[in-house]
Amino acid sequence: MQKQQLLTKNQKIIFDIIEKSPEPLKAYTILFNVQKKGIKAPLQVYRALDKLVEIGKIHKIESRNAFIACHNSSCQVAKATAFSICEICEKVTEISSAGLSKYLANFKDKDGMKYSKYNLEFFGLCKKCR
Amino acid sequence: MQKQQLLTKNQKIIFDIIEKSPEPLKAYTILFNVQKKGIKAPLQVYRALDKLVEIGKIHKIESRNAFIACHNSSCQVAKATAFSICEICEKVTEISSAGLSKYLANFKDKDGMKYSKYNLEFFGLCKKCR
DNA sequence: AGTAAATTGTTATAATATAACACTATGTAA
DNA sequence: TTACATAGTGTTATATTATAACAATTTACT
Ligand SMILES: [Zn+2]
Ligand SMILES: [Zn+2]
Ligand SMILES: [Zn+2]
Ligand SMILES: [Zn+2]
Repeated sequence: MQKQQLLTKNQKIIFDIIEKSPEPLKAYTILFNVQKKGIKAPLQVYRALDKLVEIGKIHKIESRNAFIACHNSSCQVAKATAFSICEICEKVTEISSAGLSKYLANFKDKDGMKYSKYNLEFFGLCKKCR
Repeated sequence: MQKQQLLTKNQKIIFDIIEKSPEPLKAYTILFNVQKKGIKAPLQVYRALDKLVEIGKIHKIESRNAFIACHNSSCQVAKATAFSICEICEKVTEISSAGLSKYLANFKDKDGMKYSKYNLEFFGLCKKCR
């Protein structure tokens, strides 16, 4: 499984902080929190983020410019992602639904074209916020 | 139909340029192109964009930070959007599929929660780029 | 050891987006 | 008509997000 590939020092530092966070983290929040570990510049963060996204260990929540660790072993290396986002408390949850992924993976547009890669973000209110 | 609501001067200027564009436009590209019409500051553009998104005349392509006019009369005021994006030529097309919207509008997560609002972006290669 | 590929460190800068405040236009209702 | 509320505008400054460019270092593989 590709996700167990070794991470470099910076990648590990960045990944750890994202994985421990209960909420999506923004790049500069991460930067602020890892400066004591010797990571000083935005680029060091962004490069690690890019790589972590590429190998599917984290995902970018596009509508929030924030990053969340993948907790879904069936994620096909960041190629097919779905999230629910609470518009009040900003809680983000990765959706892992076989039905949904199957439906989207098989979806064909008007020209009969299929897309293997997608990102879906649902918005609403979480249980607590209703 | 909400979409026919009157636009203000700035909103009209911004909308016109987006509607005429064959490709999604970025905020500062828009700014550059409307400076001859008296719009001088980013905020004037962003405020118009916000409003136009809110009333569903345009959509934001989150993964590209760009804006496209809505050509889909069934769009429920920007609440449920789907796009296909070519990763080579960056062509973006709004998907209007009754089946897809129905599936997503009725989708329930593990907690039985339904979401009335979503944004879906498919990635792949368009016909020309394959 | 030799070499290519990936990663790092660093400085500077580009691109995207919002805060704050004073002012103006528009619609609605007394 | 005047008063009021709401939405939109113009402006300056600033915040936030992300990348360019280049030299140095590490890593994996022959
Ligand atoms: Zn995942
Ligand atoms: Zn919530
Ligand atoms: Zn639309
Ligand atoms: Zn293409």
